[in-house]
Amino acid sequence: MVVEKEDLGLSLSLRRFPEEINRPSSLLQLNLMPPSSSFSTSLPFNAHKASSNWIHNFPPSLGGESEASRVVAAGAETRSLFKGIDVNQIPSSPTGDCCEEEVGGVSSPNSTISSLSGTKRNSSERRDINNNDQLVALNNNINGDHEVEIDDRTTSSHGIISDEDDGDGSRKKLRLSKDQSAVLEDSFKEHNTLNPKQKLALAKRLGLRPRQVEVWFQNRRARTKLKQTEVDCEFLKRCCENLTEENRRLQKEVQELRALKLSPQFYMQMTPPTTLTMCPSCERVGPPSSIPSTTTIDRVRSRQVTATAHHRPGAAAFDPWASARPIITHRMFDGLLQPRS
DNA sequence: CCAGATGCGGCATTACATCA
DNA sequence: ATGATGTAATGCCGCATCTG
Repeated sequence: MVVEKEDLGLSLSLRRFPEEINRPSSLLQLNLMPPSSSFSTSLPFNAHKASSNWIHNFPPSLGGESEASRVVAAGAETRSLFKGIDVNQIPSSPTGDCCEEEVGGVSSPNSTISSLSGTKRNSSERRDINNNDQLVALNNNINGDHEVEIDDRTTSSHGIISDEDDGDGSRKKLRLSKDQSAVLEDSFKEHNTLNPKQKLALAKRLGLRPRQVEVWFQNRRARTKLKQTEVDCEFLKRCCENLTEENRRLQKEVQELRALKLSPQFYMQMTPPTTLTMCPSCERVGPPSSIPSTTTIDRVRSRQVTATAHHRPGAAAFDPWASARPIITHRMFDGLLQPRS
């Protein structure tokens, strides 16, 4: 697998904790988001529509012209694998027929058409039919001239459908070659869903069944989402830790205050505020915020300030989410804020 | 307008290949 | 040999769209 885990296309920026928060370099950034702005693993979207806007641009340029290709870290390395692959050239079938014309005439080795009783088929069976697995036969026959370099050590197990894979009903797992994975990965970076034409073209290019391409994209989306979920969980975990810490601190403070309350000197030591300020919003009165807060008692005074300071811009009220909130959370809603094109 | 068919993606799960 | 891991593949479901 040429694609590393870190190359899943997700992005994350996690702020570190309060002691580091003021340092500009304290942003912990993980690149876990796909470059496509229309993509959000946290938000379901109509992939039919989402994929339709690149139909005219498909196949994605593998020569480095596309914007998305430039931004991916592994792009250069990946693209180098595609030398000699003419994405616009459809491999010619031995029969010279177009794939669409093949659809009706050739049966898929894995197709269950012949076993159907005429009642409603399950989705997989429908896909086998609808996704033109009949093209498989075509692709099976073009192994000799497909353009992706195949590791000859395991050619039959690298996604190229060979005759021995057919018909026995066994669930042979085909390992995609590095080049095939790279091409799929690059396509995924362009868009994470495929329309039928794109799927067919990609399948034909790679010598795979359309169903295999479809499954690869499905699994790839699942991996991306899983990665995003892990990121979200990490974020929530940090929030929980912050809240726990704040709760512990407040509990301790309450204990201190209760202990002081028992002492009559507590009230004697409290100096009345010289000036009172009133919040224009809630009209609460509080002491001036310039009082230095070092002791617990001082914090008692200043807490009133904090309680009213939330109405003033720049108020430093406690925000348990702030120190753990990754920038990713903003991007998670990009799909809601940006109209889909 | 409506019911059924179709096509697709999401999701959970299985099964297999690979590796330490 | 074996368990862990990664991932291709399967089955089912929901939703949107098409069609008669």
